[in-house]
Amino acid sequence: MDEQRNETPYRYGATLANELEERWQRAWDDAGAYRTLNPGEPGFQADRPKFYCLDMFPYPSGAGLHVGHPLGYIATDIVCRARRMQGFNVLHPMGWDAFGLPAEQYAVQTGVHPAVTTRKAIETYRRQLKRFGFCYDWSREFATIDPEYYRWTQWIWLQCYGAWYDADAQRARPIAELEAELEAGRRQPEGPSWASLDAVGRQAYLDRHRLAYLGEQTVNWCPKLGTVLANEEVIDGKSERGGYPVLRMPLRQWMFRITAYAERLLSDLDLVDWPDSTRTMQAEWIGRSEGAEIDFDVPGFGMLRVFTTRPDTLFGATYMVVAPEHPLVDAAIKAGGEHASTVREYAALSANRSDVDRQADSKQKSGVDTGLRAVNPATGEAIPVWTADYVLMGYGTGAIMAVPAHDERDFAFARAFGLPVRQVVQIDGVVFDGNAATSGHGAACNSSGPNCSIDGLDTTKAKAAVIEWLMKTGRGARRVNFKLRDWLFSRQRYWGEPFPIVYDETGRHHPVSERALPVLLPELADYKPIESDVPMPPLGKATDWVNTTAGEAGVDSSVLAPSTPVRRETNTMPGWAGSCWYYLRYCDPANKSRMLSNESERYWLQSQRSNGTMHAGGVDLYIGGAEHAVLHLLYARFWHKVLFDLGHVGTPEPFGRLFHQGMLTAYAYQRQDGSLVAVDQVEERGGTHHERGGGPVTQVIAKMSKSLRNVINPDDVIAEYGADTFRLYEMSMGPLEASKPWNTRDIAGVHRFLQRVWRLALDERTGGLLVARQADPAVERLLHRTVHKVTGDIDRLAFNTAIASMIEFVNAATRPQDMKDPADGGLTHAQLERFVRVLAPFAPHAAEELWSKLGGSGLVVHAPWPIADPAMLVDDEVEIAVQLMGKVRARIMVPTKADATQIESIALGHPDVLVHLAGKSPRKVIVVPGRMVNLVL
RNA sequence: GCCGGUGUGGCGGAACUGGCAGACGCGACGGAUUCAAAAUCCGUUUCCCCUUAAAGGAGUGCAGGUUCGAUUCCUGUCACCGGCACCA
Repeated sequence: MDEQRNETPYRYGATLANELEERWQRAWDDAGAYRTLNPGEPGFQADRPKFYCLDMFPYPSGAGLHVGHPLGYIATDIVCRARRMQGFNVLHPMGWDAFGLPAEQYAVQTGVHPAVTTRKAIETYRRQLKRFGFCYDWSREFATIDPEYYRWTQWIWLQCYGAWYDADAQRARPIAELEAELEAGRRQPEGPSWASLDAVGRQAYLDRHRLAYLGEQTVNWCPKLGTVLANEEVIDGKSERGGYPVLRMPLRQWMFRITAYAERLLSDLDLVDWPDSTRTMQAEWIGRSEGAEIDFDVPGFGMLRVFTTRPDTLFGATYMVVAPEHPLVDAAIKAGGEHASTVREYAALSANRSDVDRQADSKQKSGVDTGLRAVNPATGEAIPVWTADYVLMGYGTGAIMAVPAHDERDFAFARAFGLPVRQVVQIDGVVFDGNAATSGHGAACNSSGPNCSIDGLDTTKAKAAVIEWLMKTGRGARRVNFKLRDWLFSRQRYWGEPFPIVYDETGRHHPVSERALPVLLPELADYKPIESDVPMPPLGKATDWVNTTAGEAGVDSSVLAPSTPVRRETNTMPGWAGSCWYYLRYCDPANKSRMLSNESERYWLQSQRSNGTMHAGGVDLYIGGAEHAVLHLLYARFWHKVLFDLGHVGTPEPFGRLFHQGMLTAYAYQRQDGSLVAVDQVEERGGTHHERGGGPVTQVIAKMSKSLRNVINPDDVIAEYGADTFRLYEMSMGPLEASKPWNTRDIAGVHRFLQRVWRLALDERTGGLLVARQADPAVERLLHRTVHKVTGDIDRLAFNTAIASMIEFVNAATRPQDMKDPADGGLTHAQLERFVRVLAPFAPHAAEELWSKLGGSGLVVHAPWPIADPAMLVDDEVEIAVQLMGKVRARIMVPTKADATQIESIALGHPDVLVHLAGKSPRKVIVVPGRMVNLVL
């Protein structure tokens, strides 16, 4: 065996691959091969088109990279390499999302400071990523925990703090402009007049209108994590991370007015080239619904305002329901009466019930009568007002008019409590029998009253008629509602960006001046979250840091005198903050005076379409997991739009084209009873799988997990096959977007492909070039086809078929084993040079080695991309199928240019066709030139 | 429950606008090479029937439909995956 190996020291195997890969990685580093220049830098080529291609940056965990991470990174690497060879200026950066809960949890568990564990995890990730040979411009690398980065995260937050949303102009504007307009009387405040407000009242008014504002809200408090969580971080009443119970409690927290952007976040989804599924998910998350607000008179208690999407069913509203947190509930309790105590009990019970409990019995409705009566404006009837937790305080007005005949939830409630049901819509072909609600479009019925009549009108017209009547009588108006809630942005955790804000002794907040940024996260030995029923941020333990003066904290002296004692904000920003704008910083990562320069923003983010119109978003290709379809991608869009409104960026959207790579799964094995068996306990015998010392098991697909021992470490795979093989394997598994199972056995296939490429070009014994004397015409044609196919497949991100076509080519070009003189077969020098260049994006190290052996100029990385000759893509003759009644009965060779009649006559003359026709003549002949012929009898 | 996606050989998958189903890879089988093996190369490999071969039949989750022709379009249905889930 050793003897044999010595005979072929230049065979492409693990040792050779690892040696040459590491050698070329050093060479690329030394040459600065992937350094991207910015406009204005010496050597920048302004005439080239730009391509900004971004990976969702990883959150470095202690466990290191797993094989799922590189999937998307390999894909972007291939596209970037191809674009670079095609003459683009390519921006392809990488960095680290490093603040946030998991790092802190890990630190708490291990007792090592998160700054230490995070830096270490980053080192590991960087080392692992570099071993893949990715073409990142590492000079642009940063982590969200770098003070020079989070300085600008804080700066953006201050921009939001200093802005308000002008609903008339439909954009954010500096809050100073709102103040000036109120001051000048050009704008009237909601509520009391500006003149009647004192300084505190005016400040409070402005504070209420900021995009980043302090809001008292019912929040999701997770005692175990010691922090509040955003709604979307709570799943089934448990924390998304860790699965700990979450309580609801009122708390004053920093919020983002993302709801102001609901309409734009929804409609601008039309501008981006994103997967439909993701756009749909965002649209559903935003949850726009059109309807009306209607005021019901509750005698003695004022007006009760409800939101409904079905104002046409007003005549069918037989009772009202308000959320247990609704102010009317308090009013009813205060008013006393026979219902007061049961109402108080119910409200208290609901307040303590977690979302889990509420959802667990969502079919079993609960609620109590408040004893109040409301007047249905259409019928004039007095109807009862109930409170029930199936009505949510956070949506609409926290109150509904219940129409049990046409709403399943209302029907279930009415059923449970014996409330009346009245049909007011007749749906075509559906009989209303009083045993179930009928929802949908129909014609109004039983809907005539002294004030308003809509009987017979279809739902659309009936809605319009009711709204018109409501507006005329001042009882309501058209209204659009969104499910989207404002974004809770405070966390009671240590490992996050501090807010650049302080409180004076009266509790009023004041911003830290931009010049004083960043507000550094203080070193803290004890950063553990405080597990308690009341939120207590760990930063509160840094008493010297917290209690300071306005001057020390960096508050502008025009805002507060420098000696004023202040208390710093002890909450920190959530993990999402850093990832909301990192794609901007990559354009100009070293900028000391700006978040990024105007020139770099304009060059990298503003793209023109070929027709001259502006592209919606800056990043030309953004690849990452579908698990970020809503949160990260919605938050980043929101920040981007604020920055757009305030003139800091020039595109309405951050990510023009988005793509999700699929998930890598693994095989697992299942016993008869359905339980899973670890992979190393299973052996294959005669094509079936058996548990060691047990019965037969079936192969199933599962997530990779430690317990199943089917987790693959990419380092091991690279050690065994090299990075190029790893890259080819992950790209050949199937479509990038599909989730697919890892199968170590299959890696050999692409490894063998690289070995064949190697043997095609080099003598395995000497390492010398093997070059054909002359080009085989068929191989030359196939090479053009391969170049064409690979070029198109890279544009489509269809790397699996690109690789398949390269394999086909190499198989066709491979010399027969019995060929004595290698110059009789294989590829010519010029053919090898072209093939190596199309291979280069996929297997860059092997391609670079071959390129240098071929004596190509410079690095293959910078070589121009080969172009297929269109004339070589068509053959003189094509084989087409002849079908009789849809079944293939013969194959004929016809000239490519042959027209339908020529093909028909060739087909009808074919002996096999004549046999099947058996003397009959076809009734009809369909000819698709270049494809097939179908004869119909 | 609602929304979206996916179902193709033993396995991963291919098939661009309705036009030769199964490219390419794995595995399996056979052969060459070898003292032997590994590696490599060549060949076969959807299933069924018959088999020396030829020829035939069925076939893209299932049941229908449109069409000269359907993996592709339409209707219904089942399974799996993902998301949402009292949003009035």
